[in-house]
Amino acid sequence: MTTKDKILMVSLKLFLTQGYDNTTLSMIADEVNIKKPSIYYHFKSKEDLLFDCIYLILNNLEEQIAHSITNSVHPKDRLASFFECILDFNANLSTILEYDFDAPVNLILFFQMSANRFSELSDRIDEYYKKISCFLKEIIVEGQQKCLIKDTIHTDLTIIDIISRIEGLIAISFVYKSIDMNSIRKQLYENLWSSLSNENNLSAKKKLIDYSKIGLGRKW
Amino acid sequence: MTTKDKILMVSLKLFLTQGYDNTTLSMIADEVNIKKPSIYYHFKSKEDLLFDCIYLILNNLEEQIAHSITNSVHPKDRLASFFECILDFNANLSTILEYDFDAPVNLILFFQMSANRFSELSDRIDEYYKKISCFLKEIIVEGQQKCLIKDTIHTDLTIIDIISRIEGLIAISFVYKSIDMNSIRKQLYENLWSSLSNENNLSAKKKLIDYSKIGLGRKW
DNA sequence: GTCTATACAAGGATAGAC
DNA sequence: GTCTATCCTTGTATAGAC
Repeated sequence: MTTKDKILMVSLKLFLTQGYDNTTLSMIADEVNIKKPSIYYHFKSKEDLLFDCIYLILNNLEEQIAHSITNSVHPKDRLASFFECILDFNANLSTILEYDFDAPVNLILFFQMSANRFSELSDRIDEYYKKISCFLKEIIVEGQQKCLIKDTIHTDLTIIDIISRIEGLIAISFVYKSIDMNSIRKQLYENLWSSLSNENNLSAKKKLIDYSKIGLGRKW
Repeated sequence: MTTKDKILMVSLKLFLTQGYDNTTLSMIADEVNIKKPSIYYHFKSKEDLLFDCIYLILNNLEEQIAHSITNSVHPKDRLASFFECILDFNANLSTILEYDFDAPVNLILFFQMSANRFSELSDRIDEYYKKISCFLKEIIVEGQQKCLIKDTIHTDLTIIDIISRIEGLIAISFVYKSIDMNSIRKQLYENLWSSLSNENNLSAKKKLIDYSKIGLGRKW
């Protein structure tokens, strides 16, 4: 890994865990094991560094989502892949960065803060949302053509509903460390799917869920 | 309004719209029309100011939620009040603060950033989530007793589902300025209710929704 | 490409007059 | 209770040697 890449990875980690303003170039330099001014050889400013971080992460995320949904065929599986992919990406960011750390990460917080501060980033983030909205639209339309998804749903509204559920989950899991996200997300996805699906609710009821396996934190 | 209150309100507004780190005491002083050192007569530090802002907003929010759900009787209405109350509180914060401004606000972002930075605030925010979880639990249990809500749902999981949907919506509406939240939230609430409700889906289908009235942003 | 040294600005905070 | 003046620290950024 080149120095430039190291700087980028460390910055991303710090921006994500401590926030942009609260991260200083000294902290970055220390963790990369270089001196502060060396950063300026690779990046022209701290802002520049943030921009590159956002581009890096969004490009990767978009790519992974696109890849994950083409791996599945059945609309239900494709939607599940979409759902899982974003949650996984967020949960596994520390290992993705090749800089394992155990601090909780919240992509949404990072995107929102960046979009709110820099209009250039706001545009890029908007683009991301447009892109994932298209993915969802495709899946929904295909599901409707195959009579798996209700015709009565309003597509655009459903898209917002799906995205907001995913983002809400990420936000919540960031605050509630005691929630074992892995054990509940499958069920939450099933709930989502059954609200879209044409399947008879009776058959859904037959699949009895073993709630004893759902290891919610004691807080609840 | 006393000077102390003014400082608190202006700070809250700036923290919410620009972020804590990006807000300086000079900015606050300017907007209150006092000099920077005067702030220190009322608050011992910038951190102190943030803490008071969080307490103020959470106390208010909790009070409003508690009030709104006791105003309704039917579990469906109570849940609707809960849903509406949090969204309204977020949307109307600018007027609540008696300092009208048009910048978008995202309470969740503010809470998460604060909780991530200061453990004392993290505790208070946790308390808030526990409290609203209790409210929801009451409503759900009551709904089940009256046979309005399915017995098959998993209460704790449903609570997370509901909270994350609301928080996700706030997050999304912060990024997508072109979404007309007011026109879609009713429908999103109906979706939520029908996923919990014992009502026959057929009767739900009969209520045809006039989608032409749902003024989604052109972005979608 | 990385370093030392340093400039420059701005932020939080205090002292003490009025 | 509010002000002026000022301190101190830290942050971003640059100049220029190696």
